Amino acid sequence: MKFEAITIKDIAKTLGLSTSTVSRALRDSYEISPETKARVIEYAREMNYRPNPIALSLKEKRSSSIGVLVSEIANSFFSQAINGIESVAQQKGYNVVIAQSKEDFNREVSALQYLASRSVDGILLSVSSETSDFSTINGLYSKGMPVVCFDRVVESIETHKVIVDNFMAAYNATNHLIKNGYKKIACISNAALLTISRERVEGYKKAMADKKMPFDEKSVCYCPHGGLIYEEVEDVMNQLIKSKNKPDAVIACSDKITTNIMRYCKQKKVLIPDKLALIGFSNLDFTELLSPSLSVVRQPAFDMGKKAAELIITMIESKRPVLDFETVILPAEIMQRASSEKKKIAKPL
Amino acid sequence: MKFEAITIKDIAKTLGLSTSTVSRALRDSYEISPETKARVIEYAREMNYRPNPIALSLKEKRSSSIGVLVSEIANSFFSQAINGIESVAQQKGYNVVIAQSKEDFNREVSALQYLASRSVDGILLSVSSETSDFSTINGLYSKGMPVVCFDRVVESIETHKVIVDNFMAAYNATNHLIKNGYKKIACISNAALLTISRERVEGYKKAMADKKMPFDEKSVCYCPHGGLIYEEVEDVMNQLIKSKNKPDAVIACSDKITTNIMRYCKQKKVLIPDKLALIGFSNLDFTELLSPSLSVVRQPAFDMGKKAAELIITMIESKRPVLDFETVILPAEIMQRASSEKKKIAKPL
DNA sequence: AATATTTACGCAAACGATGTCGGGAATTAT
DNA sequence: ATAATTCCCGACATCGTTTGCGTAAATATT
Repeated sequence: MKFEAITIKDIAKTLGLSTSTVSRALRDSYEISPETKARVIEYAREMNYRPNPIALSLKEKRSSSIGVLVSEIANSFFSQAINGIESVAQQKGYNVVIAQSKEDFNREVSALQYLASRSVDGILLSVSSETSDFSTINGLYSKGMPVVCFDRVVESIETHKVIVDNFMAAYNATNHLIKNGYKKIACISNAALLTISRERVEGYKKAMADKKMPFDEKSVCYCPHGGLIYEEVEDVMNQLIKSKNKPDAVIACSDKITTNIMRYCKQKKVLIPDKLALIGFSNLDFTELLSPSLSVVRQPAFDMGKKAAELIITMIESKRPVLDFETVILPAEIMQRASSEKKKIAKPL
Repeated sequence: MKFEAITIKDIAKTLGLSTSTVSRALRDSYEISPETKARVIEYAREMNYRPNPIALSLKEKRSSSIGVLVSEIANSFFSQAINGIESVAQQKGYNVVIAQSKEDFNREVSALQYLASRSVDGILLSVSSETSDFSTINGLYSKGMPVVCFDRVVESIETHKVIVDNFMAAYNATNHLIKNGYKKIACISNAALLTISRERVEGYKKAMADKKMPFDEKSVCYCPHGGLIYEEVEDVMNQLIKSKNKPDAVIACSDKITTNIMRYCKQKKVLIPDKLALIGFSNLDFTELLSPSLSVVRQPAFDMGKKAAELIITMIESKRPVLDFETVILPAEIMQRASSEKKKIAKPL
């Protein structure tokens, strides 16, 4: 089964003109007489002619499409970011091709090669939590493929980056827990390799240090798959709960980790916030509807996507090599809800 | 800024061969001597040569990509379905291009034209809630563009369709409410135009009729934007709550309607399930974490995506026009939780 | 030795659209 | 009446790849 669109050749044949004349008529060239133009345009409209973008891509060496590589689209942060990207892309006449790594290094590499070979004009990248070898993206970038990193950036490549102030976000979230009376605060983070993990953990540590809170190296845990797998969150939680330094609050550093902690607590009947307070990074739309309503660090995903898309398009359309790079740092928002409310002091019996 | 990949021409030039020889060597043609083959293959590997898919598309008149048009990717049902689609597509060597209509007719039309002109080899379509004029998709289809509908189907085109047994799902969900002691059950549905709406409403009506429940035409309400806009849900709920035939339970027929009803009830302090029981279509991952835990009708989104992708690929690869169409009907799953638990009989004071 | 066959490669066309060049016809200038 | 200038339009090359056809040289057959 095949779909054959009408071409400029077909028009030329039926109208008894040459392809060049038709092409010029459609592009409203001054070299074509008004009558011929009218004839061509009318017929093209009638036949619903649309230029074949594949032929154009081949000729122009550009596809007017940008590739987006994220870990998973079924993740509210990324789907919101993609919405932002699309809103800009559409307006500027670009197509968006989406690829997922599912936090898998090999899938990421093949997705990157796929996008490059698919001739996207630029790539918006948020690396997988498994990636420590950046040679593929570096290779592409050094050969001239425009790349903009967002959220999870690649430090080894010098380009535009769009991130959230992860340090401050984690610092403030931790502070919020401290202010609400929690003493033994654990931090469950995404894979240690990720920049966002490092920044968030540092924010957490700084807040703890500033407030002179006792700090145990063991209260910082990492989930190599960013909580995508329930079991890794379960393991970490089991370990924390059973440790002698059992925490009374947790800050979770990714969407999936946050919800999986809630799932865990519900399953193991760990009461939130009474037995364990929780604040987590999340871009879910209805965290206030959860039980208990969830305190979150919310990233401006849509705006991040928009900004990243704008930057990649500037890069693509720049005549000369871009040398001056921008790192856009947006603030995250902390929304305080029941899951981290003021600690109730246990009344002496 | 431009990314220039190595071509067969470059290889031919450096190796002192013709492009045809290089092409044939890479495709392991018998016409090329083993030594030449080895030289070419080695050099191509070294230079990380990849055939330009755009040139191939132009020649082969196919792009090895399929277009997916849904209302919104930031909707768990669709993002799960897309995951299913991608899993099949990747395995069969197809690329997936995603487009969103945002429940807007004009955006849908331009997205369809975009996909067609982008030379996708086939389209997976779930129509927007606004669409009543199907001429664009009909036109494309009649010109030979393979189309498979999923979830929200277009009745006027005869092709493969993948749906859920909406009638039974709604019938069972309504029955579940009746069994749990609810008497005045309202049904809040997506746009009346959609097939899924009609089927679901019919299932609801049939269940009510079978159990001889009093039925009021006014207890069926529609949200033209599928609940994407909070206000439309708010309006409908206000109307229901204020009517003299105030319902004691609601069945919600889309993801967004369901969560927006919860949001409404939380805001207006309408206790679920005591004042109003709720069961809704939803593919959220953590409905059990909501407050109260939410009873849902869950569609097998991933499997629907998989099946739809398989069907479109069969259609694309079929040598002769496909005439025998399949309508795959999958069962939905009802998950009973607190939001629709057995009605408490008010104790007389 | 003369002819037939095989081997190994190059040439050129094609996919759809655009842009450069060039040229014939009509009009205007000399 | 001739030269110059417009005006309109067609031929051709190009983008990267594949493929049918042609062919020189090498080998095989008689």
